[in-house]
Amino acid sequence: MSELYNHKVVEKKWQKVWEENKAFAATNDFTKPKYYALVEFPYPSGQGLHVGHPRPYTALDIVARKRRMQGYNVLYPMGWDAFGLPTENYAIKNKIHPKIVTKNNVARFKEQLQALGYSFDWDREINTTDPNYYKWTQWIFLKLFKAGLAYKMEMPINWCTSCKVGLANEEVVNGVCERCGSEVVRKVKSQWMLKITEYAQKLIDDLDSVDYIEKVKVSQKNWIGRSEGAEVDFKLKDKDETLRIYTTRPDTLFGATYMVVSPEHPIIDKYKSEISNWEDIVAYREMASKKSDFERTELSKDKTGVEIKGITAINPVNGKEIPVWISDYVLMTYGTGAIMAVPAHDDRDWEFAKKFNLPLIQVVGKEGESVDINEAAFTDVATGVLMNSDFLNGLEVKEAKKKIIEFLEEKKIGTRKVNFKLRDWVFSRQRYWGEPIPLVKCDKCGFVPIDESELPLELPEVDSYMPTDNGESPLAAMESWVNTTCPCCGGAAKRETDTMPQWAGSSWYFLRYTDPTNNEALASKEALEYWLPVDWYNGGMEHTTLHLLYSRFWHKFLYDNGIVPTKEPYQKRTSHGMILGENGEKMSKSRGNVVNPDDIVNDYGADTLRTYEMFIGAFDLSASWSEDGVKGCRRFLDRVWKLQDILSDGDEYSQDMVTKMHQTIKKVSFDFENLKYNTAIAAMMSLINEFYKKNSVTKGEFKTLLTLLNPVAPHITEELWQTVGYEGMIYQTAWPEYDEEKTVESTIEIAVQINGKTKVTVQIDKDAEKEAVIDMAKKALGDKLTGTVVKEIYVPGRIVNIVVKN
RNA sequence: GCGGGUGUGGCGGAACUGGCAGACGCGCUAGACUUAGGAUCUAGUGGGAGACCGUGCAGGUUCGAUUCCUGUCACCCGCACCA
Repeated sequence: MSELYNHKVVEKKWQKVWEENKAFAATNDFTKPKYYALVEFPYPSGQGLHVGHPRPYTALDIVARKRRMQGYNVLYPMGWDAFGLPTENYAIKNKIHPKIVTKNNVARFKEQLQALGYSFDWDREINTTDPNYYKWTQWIFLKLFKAGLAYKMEMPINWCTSCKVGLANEEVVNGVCERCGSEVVRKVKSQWMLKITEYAQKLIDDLDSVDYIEKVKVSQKNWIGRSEGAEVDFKLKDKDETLRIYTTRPDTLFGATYMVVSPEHPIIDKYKSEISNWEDIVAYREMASKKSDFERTELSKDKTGVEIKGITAINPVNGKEIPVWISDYVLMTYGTGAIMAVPAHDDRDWEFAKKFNLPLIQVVGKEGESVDINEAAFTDVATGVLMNSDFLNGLEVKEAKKKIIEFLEEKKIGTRKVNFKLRDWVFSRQRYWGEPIPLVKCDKCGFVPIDESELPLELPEVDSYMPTDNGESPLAAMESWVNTTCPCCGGAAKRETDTMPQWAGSSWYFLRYTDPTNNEALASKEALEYWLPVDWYNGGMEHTTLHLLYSRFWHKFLYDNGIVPTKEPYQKRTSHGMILGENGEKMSKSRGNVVNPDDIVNDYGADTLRTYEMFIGAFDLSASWSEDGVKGCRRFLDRVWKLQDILSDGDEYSQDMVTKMHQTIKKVSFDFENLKYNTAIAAMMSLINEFYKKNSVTKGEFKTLLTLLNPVAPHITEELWQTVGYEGMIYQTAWPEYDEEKTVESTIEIAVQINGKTKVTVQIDKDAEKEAVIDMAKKALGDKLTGTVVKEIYVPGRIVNIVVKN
């Protein structure tokens, strides 16, 4: 009898061997075929690893290990996205330097990850807070700055009242701070911005060239929010001024009955003296500006607004005079901050018009049907046909759009225009624990980049990391650091004291892994040429419109500047589902349903945890934790372990197992590539059930099983490999091959149906002819077959269906 | 409101380009071995006594539908006055 499976001994033993042998280090042999597998590097929080982390890590570890067995030079790296608010807040509270906090958290995370037996190449470990790393983050920023893609601007930002920091739109969730849940208000601040909008079109177009799961592509496209329409100039009555609007429905121009400008629109101040109800306007603007974005959207779907008395616009196509209103349903940040309102064909305008009793003019109808625009706006572009619109009458919407734009362009009163919802990226934070922005402000020269040779511009030691109430970064209080000389004119100047957001370091980290210690460049040309693009990148859906989009933007910028060789950073992107608590709710301390991975590793072993997390369900869907499920996976590994007791000689597969073996290899190989880890494991479970049914497994069969299972459960398989005495180490073994022909049994069982309902089954030869099969089927049916046979269907290898009529 | 997703036994979940629904695991039942078993092993396990009925619901296409089509309901996740 074999000894009992002791996961603690086995796992420690092999982790040590792998580490000593640098078993999973990617080589610099650039002639070998490469494979770059990537998982999102974690933020090393004080809580340590969560059971959610191992799910994607194990999935790609399986892929990485399999690829190595298939002969690839594999890069599967890990690092730390370590700048960020929780660390800083913890540092403030406990009066420990964030550097120390980070160091401790990283040590803990690393230990936990190593205990799980991942085949990460730890020689390439990176840390975004390491000056040797953020030197290059700053370097990229300077490139962006020099290219005119970084600019500073006074703008209303999302201000978290608790973190005392500006947030990107992406970081505001339901009107509250994504991190701390506190209220977010609008505050005007001068902020560094990155012109991601410059890349909006490319970010959409190039999605066609990559293999991302569909929902990621769709969300990115929606987030970027491209729309096609026209800008049209409306002349203001008795003034030498036009008001420009943006519309996606220029075909409805004849139906415009009023206009609306956003409360911040400059036209209002410009004609202040001519506005007779100025006080009402001011009051309205004040009310609107006090609302946070949250209130402006969620809480006040009810339209509000005030007519601007004293300004009248003229519809350029029919000369009609129409009033101009001010309302916060029009946003200054999109389009031109002004719209033409066509209440008959736009839901929002309709609602507004109803509330303020503004006229409706129907200009689109339906062929042969009447449409009541007093009931609701008619917005169907697919079936709409123009009416009451002069030269557009009778045209379908699509045609009418084309024609009106031609008309507007010819008359020089409008033009075709594409707009995006995407806004520029608010890039500065008034915080300590981030990369310093390497710029100097000189009264004479403006913002001047520091010389590249000065990089990295390191974070200075400060007395307090506390954010300040006036919104300045803690760095601003460091006079000795702030005061410097201008790199341009040599005069007295001050450093920029804002730091970069957490997304900076993660926007290019995958490049650094290819050459993590390079001091001359962010990575060598050769390394980038060889390793890029990342072949498979897995990460959370929550990063689709943040990290994933930001890093694609940076990468495209670097590509345009000849620094990286590929247009896109990631060839393939997949996403994992969340792991929920036993009760089906999100794991959280307050719900008391948190599972600590350390406990699972301790009680059942890393291999069990890995197997379980892969077996838990479809990889891309969320799944609830189940301790019983964990036990089941442990039982499976125990049964694999005990196969050594029924091991028989023979390097071949035994006669009756050939088909099953080949089927299993095929299934596992396929499933590992297609995120179907759960069914791959099920197939292996089913295989060992066969062994136990026969009470025997040959050495050849066992060897194949161990190899297939190795990527999932690397420790136990390595141990068994050694115990049985197979050659070398299992991780260096070749991935098993299968023979397609041998995956099919010579005799197969097929179902026999009458009118589509299964009655009996028969055994047939896999190559049997239709007539023979039908004959057998009829015989097997016996007296169950009554009535007249109308049709006989045989789907080879599948089914016989006899259609009868009674 | 818009976009995406999911509905299958007691539970987690399987099912190739339409072809024996419920693989695999959990749980449960019975038995074996045991001083004992919350260990292990063996057998059984969608419902119904049955012909039959069963994949959210209602239709449709088909010899045949979890799979395709039309409509509808529920839940989950994004986005949200983007003109």
